Amino acid sequence: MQSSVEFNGVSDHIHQLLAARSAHSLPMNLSPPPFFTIDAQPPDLRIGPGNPQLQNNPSNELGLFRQLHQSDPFKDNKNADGLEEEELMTDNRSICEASNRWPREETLALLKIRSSIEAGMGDSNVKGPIWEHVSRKLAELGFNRSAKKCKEKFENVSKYYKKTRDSANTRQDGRSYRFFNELEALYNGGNNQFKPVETLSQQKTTVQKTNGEPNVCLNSHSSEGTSEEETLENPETHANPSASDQNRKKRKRKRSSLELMKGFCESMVEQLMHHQEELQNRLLEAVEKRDQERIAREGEWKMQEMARLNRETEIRAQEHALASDREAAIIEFLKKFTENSAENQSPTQAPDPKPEEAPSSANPTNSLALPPENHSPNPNPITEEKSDQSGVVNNGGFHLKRWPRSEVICLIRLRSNLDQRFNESGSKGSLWENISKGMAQLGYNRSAKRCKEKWENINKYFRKTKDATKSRPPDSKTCPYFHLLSNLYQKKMELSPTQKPENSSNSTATLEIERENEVERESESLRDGVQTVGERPNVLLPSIDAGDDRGAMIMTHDPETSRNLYDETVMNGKISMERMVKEMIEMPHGHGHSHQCGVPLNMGSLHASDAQEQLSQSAFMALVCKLSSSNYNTDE
DNA sequence: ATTAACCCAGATCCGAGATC
DNA sequence: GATCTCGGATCTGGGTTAAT
Repeated sequence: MQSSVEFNGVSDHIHQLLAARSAHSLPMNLSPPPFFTIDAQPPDLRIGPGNPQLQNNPSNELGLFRQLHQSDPFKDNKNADGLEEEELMTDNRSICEASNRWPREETLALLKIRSSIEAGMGDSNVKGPIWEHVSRKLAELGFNRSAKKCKEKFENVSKYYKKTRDSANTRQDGRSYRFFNELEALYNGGNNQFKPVETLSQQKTTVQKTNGEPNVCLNSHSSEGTSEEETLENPETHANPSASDQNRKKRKRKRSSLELMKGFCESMVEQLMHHQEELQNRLLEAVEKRDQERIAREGEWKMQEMARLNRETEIRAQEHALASDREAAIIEFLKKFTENSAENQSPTQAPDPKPEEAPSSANPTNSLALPPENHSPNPNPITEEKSDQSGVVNNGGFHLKRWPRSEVICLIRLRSNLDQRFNESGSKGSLWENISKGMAQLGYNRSAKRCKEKWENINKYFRKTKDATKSRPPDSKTCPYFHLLSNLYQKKMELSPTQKPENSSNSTATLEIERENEVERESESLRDGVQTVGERPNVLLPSIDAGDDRGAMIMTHDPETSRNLYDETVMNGKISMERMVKEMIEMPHGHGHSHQCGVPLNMGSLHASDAQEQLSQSAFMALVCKLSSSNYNTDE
């Protein structure tokens, strides 16, 4: 009792410190002072596989707490605990990153961050930015995980939590799952707020276990003091008057030793307090310093972003001007060209312009006058997406949610070409990255994830419509990619080992015929696509070379796709404008190229002398098709 | 046992175009 | 202009598989 009075002020102070730790208000670093050399093992504060305490003691959240309150734990631990811990943690992090596995503290940090924004998530339909936020928060804690990974991890952990929770008949009751408490707090918490895993008392216990030498010491001394007092006040000590002197001396010695002990403990507590205050001050300084650094970094980053955006704007403007010049030149040339052709024409040979073609033949400039965005100098066909109001800025350019038809077809072809590799075991991420790159080369800026999602969605819809509309009309628009996907699945069926016995009976000729039919079906599919657009019945509809990967650049008179062709061929520099015009003039008259290149039927006999009325937009685009195709052949 | 990655189905929201 | 329909995007939950 007396000791508690004597040490009352001190213990209160210590308890305040401990309470502060328990409440996570400050990351107190209670590394034991050197004079506390009690039998109890000092806690191993290392974080990582080398720390059995951390691994085996589920309540040891010290590492997490430190990380949660330090924007750069790996940096600060250097100050707090020295280089060794920093190296260990860095090693651990690198190991975890290399193996993609989430260490415990990282998972806990994820759960905490996720739960801290749980309240805000309920109002939001779009969860993507939230996971971006979580990813950023984790990055602030030193964990580099993408938003997708965070989301996936959270889903997996939640899944496993629910599984273990609901499985009552398992050997374990689910509570042994190491994130059970956190997830239970997350799911059952009244205010959706992540509760600290431990109760206050548990935390105190934990802290005492972890840094508990002061308390152990005090308690030890306290009990010791109490026993001393009990001894002093023990009436039995007065029972023997003969030993009174001895007892008096003993009491005196004990009192003096008690005084010494008291002074010793007070000095120890003073040292402890001083040490803690020093550590706390250092920590506060470090936090302030880090905040300032962070603000400075953010400012710098903002400046860099602004500069980058400005640069991109300038580059775009330059490209725009350049392409405008180019277009003006070619339009001028075509004007001259058509004027010359008209002069060479006999008036009796001039066909009556069809009403619908009159505008284009009368004014070839107009015929080429695609909408401004179609003539955008941006070599990236994404420019066509600018027309979409829902576009969002992506990588400095406009990117929209909706996939243009041509883009989807490119995706299908790219994906189909890699189908065999997709059938192999192993990660498909790199394949989607390749597809994304391939799309990028074709001018479509889509991430691997987007490609994958799109692929999944079109397949989903394909299957849905396939099953739902067995008697599907040939011109149905319900699944615009029906034929392409149908062919792909048919190929799969043919290549499938289970199907091979059936197919093995097929002769080579039969297979060839099927292959031809396949190509024909693909042509039909494209034709369907064009016909649904519904223009120009006089145009030979395009075919695609099924064996050519670059057939992703579909040759069609679908205005949208034609624009892509235009952008692909001219703007991407696949052919020069000069060459295109040259080829246009020297274009053969026969039909040989017509089918291959999608030249209009009535352009099959195109000649400089009678090209005027035929020089419509479709003809122009067909020429681009032809030129791009021949350019490919040249490249090959 | 645990986890990351993959896959799928269903629900929902939103935008665009068609229809009234 | 209001309403309806359709297609696309997104989210969510659950299952599976292979690796650890």
